[in-house]
Amino acid sequence: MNISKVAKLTGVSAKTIRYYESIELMPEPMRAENGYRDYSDKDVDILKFIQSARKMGFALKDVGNLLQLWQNKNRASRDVRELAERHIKEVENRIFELQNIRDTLKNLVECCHGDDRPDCPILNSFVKENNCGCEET
Amino acid sequence: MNISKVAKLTGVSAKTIRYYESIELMPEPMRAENGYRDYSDKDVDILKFIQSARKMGFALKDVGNLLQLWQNKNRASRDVRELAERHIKEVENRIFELQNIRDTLKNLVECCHGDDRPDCPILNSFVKENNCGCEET
DNA sequence: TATGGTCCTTCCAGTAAGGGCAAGGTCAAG
DNA sequence: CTTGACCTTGCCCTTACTGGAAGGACCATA
Repeated sequence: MNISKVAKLTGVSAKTIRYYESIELMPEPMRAENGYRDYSDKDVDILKFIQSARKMGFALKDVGNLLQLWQNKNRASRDVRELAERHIKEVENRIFELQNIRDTLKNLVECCHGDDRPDCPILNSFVKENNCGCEET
Repeated sequence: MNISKVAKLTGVSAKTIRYYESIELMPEPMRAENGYRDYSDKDVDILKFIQSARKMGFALKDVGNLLQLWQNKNRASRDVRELAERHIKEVENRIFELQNIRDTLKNLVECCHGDDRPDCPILNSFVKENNCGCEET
């Protein structure tokens, strides 16, 4: 199977597949006589695994660890779970930060006339200590 | 005012201040006789503005636009508001994605024994079509 | 057989937003 | 006079890729 077929099967671009190989996340595939990469079904499974883990927001470093665990039949599910739990915490922290940003910006946008006039509580908020310039004007 | 003082005043590291200057986000400050950067109060205000906008999650490119608007006394608050609204949408999309990830992972973690045994629905989910391996085992 | 178009290969460079480190100049204190 | 704490520039490292150039390979058609 050549690289573009694998790309279609997995949804990972050829460029990215080569990149994963270069950082040794993927094993090196066989080579056809013409030098083209020649992938097996197992390679495709590995790539699908990587892609799934990426979609769950795991960093490539974590994906590498998950891949190790996946291929180690003596793994402890505890290790996988701990990795996932750490990741969940990071995701939740990020959600929290983004929600704060969203709430603050929504307040500011509501206060902003949004017309031809220059006065703008959004810009004001970047200068002053308080977060929302609503009470003035 | 030398760079480390400005760094303390604004919470932006000296390194980052120089970086902002290099990408022309900040104007070049005066130089003292010894070649050291010498910042004015206005420079500090600009940096504080940048820092505030960064804390709201705006990309440096957007921060540049906001800075232009801030310094243009003939600006229309509409332009600022539109920029902010676009950003809010991006933030909300990101929140949504992260919530999906969190929910999926939480389900998987709940299903995982998390002990010495290798069987793990989290890993399974990365291989199979369904998102949660809960129903099996 | 020439030609064109589409694949494949490698390597180089760039992105965002800085961090780290090195080599060298400066300054103030003891 | 020396030590430590600043400052300067410059270059590489990070994450997770993407784009492009230059050069082979393969296939169909005129």
